[in-house]
Amino acid sequence: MKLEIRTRNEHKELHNIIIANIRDLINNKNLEPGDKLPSERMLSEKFKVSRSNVREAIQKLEFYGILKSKPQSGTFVADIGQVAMNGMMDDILGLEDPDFKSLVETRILLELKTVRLAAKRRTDDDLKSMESALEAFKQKVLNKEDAVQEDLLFHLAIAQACGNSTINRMMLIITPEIINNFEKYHVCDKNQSEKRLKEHQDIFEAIKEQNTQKAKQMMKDHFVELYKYCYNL
Amino acid sequence: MKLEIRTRNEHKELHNIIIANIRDLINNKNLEPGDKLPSERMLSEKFKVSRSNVREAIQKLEFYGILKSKPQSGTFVADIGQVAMNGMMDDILGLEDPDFKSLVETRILLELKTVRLAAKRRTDDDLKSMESALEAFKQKVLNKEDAVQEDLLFHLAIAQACGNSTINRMMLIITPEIINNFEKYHVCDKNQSEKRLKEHQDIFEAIKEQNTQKAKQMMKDHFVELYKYCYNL
DNA sequence: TAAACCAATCTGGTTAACCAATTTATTTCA
DNA sequence: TGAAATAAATTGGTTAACCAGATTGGTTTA
Repeated sequence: MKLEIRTRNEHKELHNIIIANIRDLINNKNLEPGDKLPSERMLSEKFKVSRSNVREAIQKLEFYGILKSKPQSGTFVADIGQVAMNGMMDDILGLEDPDFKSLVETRILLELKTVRLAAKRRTDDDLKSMESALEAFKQKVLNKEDAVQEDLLFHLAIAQACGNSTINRMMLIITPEIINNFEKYHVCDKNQSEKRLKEHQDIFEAIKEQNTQKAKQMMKDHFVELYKYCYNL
Repeated sequence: MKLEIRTRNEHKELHNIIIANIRDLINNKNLEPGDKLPSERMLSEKFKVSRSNVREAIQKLEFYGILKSKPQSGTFVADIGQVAMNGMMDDILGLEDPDFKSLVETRILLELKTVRLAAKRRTDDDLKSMESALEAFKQKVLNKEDAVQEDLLFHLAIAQACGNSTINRMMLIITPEIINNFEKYHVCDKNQSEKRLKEHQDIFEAIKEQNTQKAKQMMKDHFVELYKYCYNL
C-alpha cells in the first residue's frame, strides 16, 4: 500500500519534471505561440525519459490548453502567449491535492449559481431527469439505505439543467473528490437523511416554479451543515 | 486543416466509445466500488481497440476520479458508488466543447469569489506576486503593446492569492479557453487598455487594504464590458 | 520564372514485445 | 493438516519498432 502511493507520487513527480523541462525549453528557444515543439522523440532523448512519459506530459498540458498535438505534424504551443504560458506552467507545477475545505467552499459557490440558473433556464426534459434523480434518492431514504450517490446525482442533475456547460464540467470534476472526502470524514449523517429529502424536494419545487430567489434560499438552507464542516474543520 | 479536425473528433469519439463500453461492462458485471476492472489487455481485445486507446480512456476516467490504476495490480472502480458513477459517465459522454458564453459566465462567477477571498486571505507574498504581475501589465499598456497575457496573469495571481486550491485549479482550466475565444472574437479593445490598467490598480489596492466589499465592486466594474459580451452574443 | 510534381524525410499515433512488481497457485516441510 | 516457501501467471508500465499521413526540398515542366 505504501509502495503504491510512493510510485504514484514518483510518477506525478516525473510528469512535473518533464513539464518543467518543456517550459524551460520553450523559454530558452524563445518559442512563440503557434510555434512547433521539437518532436516527441527528440524531447524524450533530450530529457532522458521514455517517449510515453513525454506523451503523457504533453497530454496533460493539452488538457490545460497549453499545447496542441496535430497528428503527423507536430505539437504546437497554443495561442496564449509566452508570459501567460509561463505563469500557468508554474501554477500547474505547484498544484497540490485539493483540501476538503477548498472543495466544499467551491461546491457551495458553484451550486448556489447552478440552482439559480437552473430555475431560470430549466427545460421540461431537465425537470424530468431531476425528478427521476429525486425519486431514486427518495426510495433509498425511505428504505433507510445509504443514499450519498443519489444525493449527489440529484445535484448533478441540477448542474446539467443550469445551461452552462463549463459549470457543469466543474461540478463533474469536484463531485468524486467530494464523495471521497465525505466517506473519509464520515460527513453524511443518516439520521438527517429525511430532512435532506425534504430539502431536495423544496429545491426541486422552486426550480419547477422557476422561482430563482426561493431556489437559492432552499439550497443555502440545504448547505447549512456543510458550512459548518467548511469553517470548523 | 479540415482533415486534422476530423481526426481529432474521431479520436475523441473513440475515447467516448471505449468509456461507454467500460460503463456498460461495469453495469453488466455488476462491479461494485473498489472492484477490479478486467486487465487492459482483455479490455482492448474485448472492445477491438488498441491497448493504448484503452489506457488513454482509463487515464481520462482517472482524471474524473472514476477509476484508479495501481501498478502491477489492476484498475479499480473508485469508491463513489455505482449509481453516481453511471450518472457521471453519462455526463462525461455528453460533454460538448464549452461555448464562449458559458466560459465568460463561469469566469465572472469564479472571479467575483476569488477577489473577495483574496482580499480576506492574501499574504504579503501574494501581494508581491500580484504587484509584479500588475507591473508587467502596466509596462505593456504604457508601451501600447498587446497585453492580453499580462491581463489574465494578473487575474491568475489573484486566484492564487484566494487560498482555495480548487477554485485556483478551475481558473487555470478556463483561462486558456478564455484567451482563445478572446482572440477569436477580438474581444480585447486596445483603446480601453488604460482604463483596464486603472481598474486593475483599483482591484489591487482593495485587496491590499483587505477591503472585501470594495474589491468585489471593483471587479464587477472591471467586468462591465464582459457582461455585455456574455449576454449580447 | 513559377507552378506542379514527386520522393525522401519527419511527424504523432499504433502496435506488440518486454519488464518488474504483484498476486495467485502449487509445492514443501514441520 | 497447516503454515511457509516457491514457482507460475497476471498486472500496469515501458520500450522500440512500425504505420500512414503531412511536410519539405529539389526537380521537372509549361
